[in-house]
Amino acid sequence: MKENISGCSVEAAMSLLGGRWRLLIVSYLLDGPKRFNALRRDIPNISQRMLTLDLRALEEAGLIERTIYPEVPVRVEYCLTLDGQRLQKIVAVMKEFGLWLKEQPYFEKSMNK
Amino acid sequence: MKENISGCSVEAAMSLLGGRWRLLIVSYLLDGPKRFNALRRDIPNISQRMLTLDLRALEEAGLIERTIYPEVPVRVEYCLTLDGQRLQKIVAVMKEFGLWLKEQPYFEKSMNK
DNA sequence: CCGGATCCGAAAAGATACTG
DNA sequence: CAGTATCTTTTCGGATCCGG
Repeated sequence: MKENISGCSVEAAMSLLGGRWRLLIVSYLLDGPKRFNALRRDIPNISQRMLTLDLRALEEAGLIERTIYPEVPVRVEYCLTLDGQRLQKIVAVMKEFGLWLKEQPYFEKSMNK
Repeated sequence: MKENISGCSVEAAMSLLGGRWRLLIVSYLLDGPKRFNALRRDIPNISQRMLTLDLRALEEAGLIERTIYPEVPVRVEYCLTLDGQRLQKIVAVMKEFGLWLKEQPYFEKSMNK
């Protein structure tokens, strides 16, 4: 038991989506189903390990679906579930804020460290 | 240089806000200025250390402002800047999602571990 | 090759005792 | 009161290995 998260819904949401990569993964899946390595290319800085872990967490939460096509070589596709598409709005406002943020002098500085 | 964050604005936003507590802190500051220990009470699970660190990061990003009143005992107040109030929309959609999330069977399970 | 799993050192988060 | 210093614990990234 991770204590009383129930107190605040923002905390509940951030516990699931708060990582550095999770919303980013979702944002790329909004375009449609993607394979594991396609996501890796979309997110060059993520490690294989974290991509696996975050995909699993999102899957466990019912936000994305994992489909294995037993071809050779194997193909694994990830896509948003209907529930996962609820995140569209979050991604949209986050993107909007990010665009603004990248214009700020703070951002320039934060890149150099 | 943390590499090419410039590629995606969602990534930029999540680098700043993606932590578990930061948006939560912001959400409480939307109500108005608050003191350090008031925020601690609002967010019972956060450690002193992380509250300090996250407040500093948000301050450095220009989203919140720290004001010291040299009384005895000293009083330190945090409030959102105008820029910080841009986060209102993000908090709102995150809260909405969190409310939904807390209704899901997944959430119940995720609490027990 | 693709999609991982595993192991390890590094970094971040957490607990908490202490201080101006 | 509002932190800092210090120590412990957890998480993360990178390299490597593996089954199909």
